Amino acid sequence: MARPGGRSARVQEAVHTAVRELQAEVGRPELTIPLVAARAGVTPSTVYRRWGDLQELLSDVAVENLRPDAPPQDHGDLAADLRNWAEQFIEEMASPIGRAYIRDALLGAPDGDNAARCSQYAAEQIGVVLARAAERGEDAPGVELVLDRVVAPMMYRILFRSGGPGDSEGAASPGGLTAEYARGLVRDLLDAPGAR
Amino acid sequence: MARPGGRSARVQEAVHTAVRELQAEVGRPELTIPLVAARAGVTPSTVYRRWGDLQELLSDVAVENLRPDAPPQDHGDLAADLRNWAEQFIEEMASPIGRAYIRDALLGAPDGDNAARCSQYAAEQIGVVLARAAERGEDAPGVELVLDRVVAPMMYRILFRSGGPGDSEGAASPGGLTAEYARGLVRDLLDAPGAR
DNA sequence: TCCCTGAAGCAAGGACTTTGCTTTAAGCTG
DNA sequence: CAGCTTAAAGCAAAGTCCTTGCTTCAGGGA
Repeated sequence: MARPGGRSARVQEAVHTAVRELQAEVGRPELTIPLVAARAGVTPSTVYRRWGDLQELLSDVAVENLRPDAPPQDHGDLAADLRNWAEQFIEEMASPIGRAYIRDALLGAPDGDNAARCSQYAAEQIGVVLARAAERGEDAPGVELVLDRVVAPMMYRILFRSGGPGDSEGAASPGGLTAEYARGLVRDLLDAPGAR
Repeated sequence: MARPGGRSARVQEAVHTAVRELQAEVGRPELTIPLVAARAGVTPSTVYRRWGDLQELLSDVAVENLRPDAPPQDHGDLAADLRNWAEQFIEEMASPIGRAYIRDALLGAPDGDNAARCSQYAAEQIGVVLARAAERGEDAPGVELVLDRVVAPMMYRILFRSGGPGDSEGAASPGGLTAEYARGLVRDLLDAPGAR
C-alpha cells in the first residue's frame, strides 16, 4: 500500500470522486461500476478487485461522507453542547441524503466494520463534548449512556420508522425526527441521575 | 393479485421457500436469482419482474423470518415480562443469523417499508406486554418510551457496534450484546418515573 | 541503480439482467 | 356453466455486467 501520492492513493481518490459526482448526476439506480470506472479513468476490473462490488464501494464513500469535519461547537455548558450536537446530528442524518449514507454504510462488509466506524465518529464527537464538561467541573454522563439514550433512539427512528405505514401523511420530518425530539432526548438524559 | 391458492401465491411461496433452502445450503454469497428461480421451478424473469433484484427478495424473506410467531409470554408482572422479552429479543437479534435478517430487511426498498414492518412487530409485542400490565393495574410506560430506551439501544449496538475495531477479541457476545445488558436497559427504564 | 512486489491494464469468457412477445390461468360476466 | 378479461408467468434474444488469467507498470527497498 503506497502512501499519499502513490498510484493506489490516486486511484482511490479518483474512484471516490467519480462516485460522488455520478451519484449527483445520474442517481444511484443508474450507478454501475463500469460507469464509475470510466469516469475515474480506470478499468472496471481494478474497481472489482479493490472493492468487490458496488455496495462495498458505496459503503466506503458513505463512511467518508459521514466523517465529521470539525469538533462540535463549544456553547459554554454541557446541556447546550449536547443539545446542539444532537439537533445538528438529527438534521443531517434524518435528511434523505443522510439516510442514504447511513444505509450505504451499513451495507458494507458483513463484518460491520464500516458501520462501526460511523458509530466511532459519533462517540468521538460526544467524547469531546463530555471532556469539555469535565474540565469545567460539570457532572457528565459517560459516552455509552449518551449513545444509548440519545444517538440510538435517533438512529432507530431513522432506520426503522421513516416511510413506513405508521407515518403521518404530510409530516415534514416523518416519525418524529425533529430537532424537538432530539432536544427531548438530551433533556431526559441530563435530568436523570447522571451516572449508571 | 390472487388470493391464497392462486398462481401468484404459489409462486411467491415457492420462491420464498427456495430462498430459505438455498441460503442454508449454498450460503448467501453464492445465492443468485437464476439459482433461486431454478429451485422454485419458475423462470428468472418472473423473479426479476416481481422483486426487482436479489436485495428486495432477501428483504422480503427476512421480514417474514423476523415476524414473531407467538405473543410474548406472561410472567405475572410488567418487569418480568419486559425483562424476559428483551432478553429473548437480544438473543435472537444479536446472533449472526438474526443480524443477517435485520441487515437484509433494511436493505429493501429505499422507502424503508420493510424496516418499518420490523419495528412494527416489536411495537406490537411490546404493546401486548404493556396492555397486560395496564389490565393488572400496574403503572406502565408508553410503547414509544420502551422503543427508545430498550429496543433502540439494542438495535444500535447490533447494527453499529459489532465486529468493529472496538470489540474485545474473544468475547462471546461482542459489543455488550448480552442478556445482562438487556436486563439493565429494562431496569433503568422501570426505575425512572414512568411516563414522559 | 537495479530488483521486487503489489497494483493496474487488457481481454476473453461466462453469468446475470433486461425486455418484447406469447401463453397461461384465475376471476368475472352474461 | 361457458366465454371473456386481465394480470402474471414463460420464453428467448440481446445487452450489460462480472470474473479471471496473464501482462505491464510504478513505487519502495537492497
